[in-house]
Amino acid sequence: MGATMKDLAKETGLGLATISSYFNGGNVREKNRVKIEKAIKNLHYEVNEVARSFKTNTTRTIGVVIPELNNTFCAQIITELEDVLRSHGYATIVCDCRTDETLEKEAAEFLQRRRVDGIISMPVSTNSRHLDSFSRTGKPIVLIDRMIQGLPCDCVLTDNRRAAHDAVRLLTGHGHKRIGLVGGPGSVYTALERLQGYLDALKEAGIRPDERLIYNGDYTIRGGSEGIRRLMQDNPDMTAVFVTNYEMTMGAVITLNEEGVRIPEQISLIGFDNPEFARACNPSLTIVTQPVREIGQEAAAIMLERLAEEQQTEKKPEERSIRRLKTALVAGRSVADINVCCGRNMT
Amino acid sequence: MGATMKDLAKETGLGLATISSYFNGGNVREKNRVKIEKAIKNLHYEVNEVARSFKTNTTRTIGVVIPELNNTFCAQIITELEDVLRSHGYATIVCDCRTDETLEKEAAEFLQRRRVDGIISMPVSTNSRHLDSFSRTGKPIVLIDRMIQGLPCDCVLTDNRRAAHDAVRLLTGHGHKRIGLVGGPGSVYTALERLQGYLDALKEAGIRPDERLIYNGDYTIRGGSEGIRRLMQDNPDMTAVFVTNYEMTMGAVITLNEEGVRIPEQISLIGFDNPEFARACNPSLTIVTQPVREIGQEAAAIMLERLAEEQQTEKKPEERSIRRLKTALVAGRSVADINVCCGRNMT
DNA sequence: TTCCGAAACCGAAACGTTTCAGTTTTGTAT
DNA sequence: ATACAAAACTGAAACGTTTCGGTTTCGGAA
Repeated sequence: MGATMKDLAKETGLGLATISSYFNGGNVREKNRVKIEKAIKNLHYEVNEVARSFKTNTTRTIGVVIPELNNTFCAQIITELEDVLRSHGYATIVCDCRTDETLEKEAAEFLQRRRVDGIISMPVSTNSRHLDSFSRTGKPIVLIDRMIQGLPCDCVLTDNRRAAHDAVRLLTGHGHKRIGLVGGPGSVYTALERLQGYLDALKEAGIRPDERLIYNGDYTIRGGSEGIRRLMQDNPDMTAVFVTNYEMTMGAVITLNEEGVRIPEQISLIGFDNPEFARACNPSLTIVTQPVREIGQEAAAIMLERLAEEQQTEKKPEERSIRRLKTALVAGRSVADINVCCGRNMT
Repeated sequence: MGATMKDLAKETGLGLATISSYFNGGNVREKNRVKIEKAIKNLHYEVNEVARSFKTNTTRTIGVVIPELNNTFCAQIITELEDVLRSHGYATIVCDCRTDETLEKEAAEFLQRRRVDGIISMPVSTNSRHLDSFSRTGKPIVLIDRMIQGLPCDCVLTDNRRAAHDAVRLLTGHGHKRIGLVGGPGSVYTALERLQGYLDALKEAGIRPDERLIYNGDYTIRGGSEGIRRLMQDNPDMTAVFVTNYEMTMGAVITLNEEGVRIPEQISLIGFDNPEFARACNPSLTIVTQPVREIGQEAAAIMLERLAEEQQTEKKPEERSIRRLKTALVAGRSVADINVCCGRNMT
């Protein structure tokens, strides 16, 4: 069916190399250029990118491995990534590994077999096993959101520790002492950072941390629901809570709603990530927001830069870069002063 | 660098064809099988999928074109698609066309050049221009959520008309007469269907439709905000409103919140799509939900089936199938009886 | 007109698989 | 032991592009 460059050559009477040169920005005499273009039209020729990839050993394809496409944070980042990459001619193969380390490793191998030119990964776990093999190919890897010890590659992170610190400081500043944390899985880099920021703020306020006030969730809606329920049950004296991602924030709000707990009169709450959701809540939520767009754009930009470097002869690979982006604390109406807070009467 | 099958052949003393046969499930004697496997280990051999694609003229890759990855409805569907497809060895290239017809066409061409084996599209507009060229290749196309007149291919849809009808009937059933509609763009298939369902319900209740009660939004948060604001301004007597996708529902809730309009005392509301969001709202929302997971799984299944068909010699291609999935109406607390509704005092 | 360097052109080889048509080996029945 | 069909194996050709040297053509200077 489809015409090939050979057909173009025959049709135009030109050599194969000339046709190729035409498609790769080489110099072609004007009259030949029009001849070629006419032939393309006639034969409905279309470049075969597969053959090209095969020959050049580059696929102009980037693999992206993420824990959950359903997670808006991830989805938004991918939106940006894909946008930037495609506008530079790169395709994006997305692999959702469902927060599963085994699937994550399989995804990386899958991408490697398909010879992607680079991998952008939001890693599920703290070790680098799933990327070791790919990293040996020398092709670039960019990590987003979470760092991995011992894997020397570029990272785009947000300053989670400071973000959590700022958030919890707002609570202590309002006089809260019994502050709950709905945190993430202990195995996740960002979760540890956010926990650390929480502890920083408590320390700063001279409050001794209490294990019973810390719940390790799983970054899902259900996890958030369960987390806040447990915290309230175990701590009748808790007056504020900090929830550390969007899905769990939503879960917490659902539970509070359904249990009829009033925000912020009975409990102050600071959430995470989704400013529109925060505004849609009643009362609106005070939240930490991350610069999602920038994360995606930055990661894509770094990836493209690395790929360009490789092209250049003997350009020494730059030092690995670690970009750490700033978060913001967006004020809503979900935080009240301690002496406005009238507490709860739970079972 | 990377070893090839030729290297394996040399290392094992076997023929190239035997190695190939090994990788393609052909019969190989046990002792040779172990020899090959040892060689794979030694040489760190890895199948070159690009070369394979080149030779076989199939990429085991599916292109997915959607209007907005940021739209949770889309993101959820893609999650399912990708899951099913990858578990069958297919890669998924996602193209977010930002609800732009030009970008949509470019995306389709991009995918065609890359020789994807099929395209799954949630089309932005009602004509088939962007898919005509691909469809000429004879490779399968599956449309999701929106149909296109004159493009004979499989579709997976939801019964939007009935869904809207049911929702609005709930409102008329509660005695509402002045019911607003925050609808989608006039160019979008689902939007028209939902509008039709709205009109059906009004007719059924003997209510004459009023242009001023119909707002054509753009399926974004901002559009929903603007829509409800306009409707309230233009219709002081409006007592209920039906919002026809998740993003606009969120936008509407934000505006109602920020304007201090109470749901359902001042206005009854029925939203769309995201049951978790509906529960997180205060009061919880009554909404129409679509079977997102099924849509994705169904679309992927149909695609895989078509691809399998092609393999088989002379298997007559089945009739195009149009699957229409059922929606559900999930009750919340955002709809009140007309005589509970005390109306608004707007400027 | 002649000459020259530069620009444009050219064919052939190569990339790593699959597949074809043919050859050898195997196991079994005689 | 022999014959035979089936199973297992084989090398070579082919897929559509890029790239390497080498050849032709061009346009301007002398």
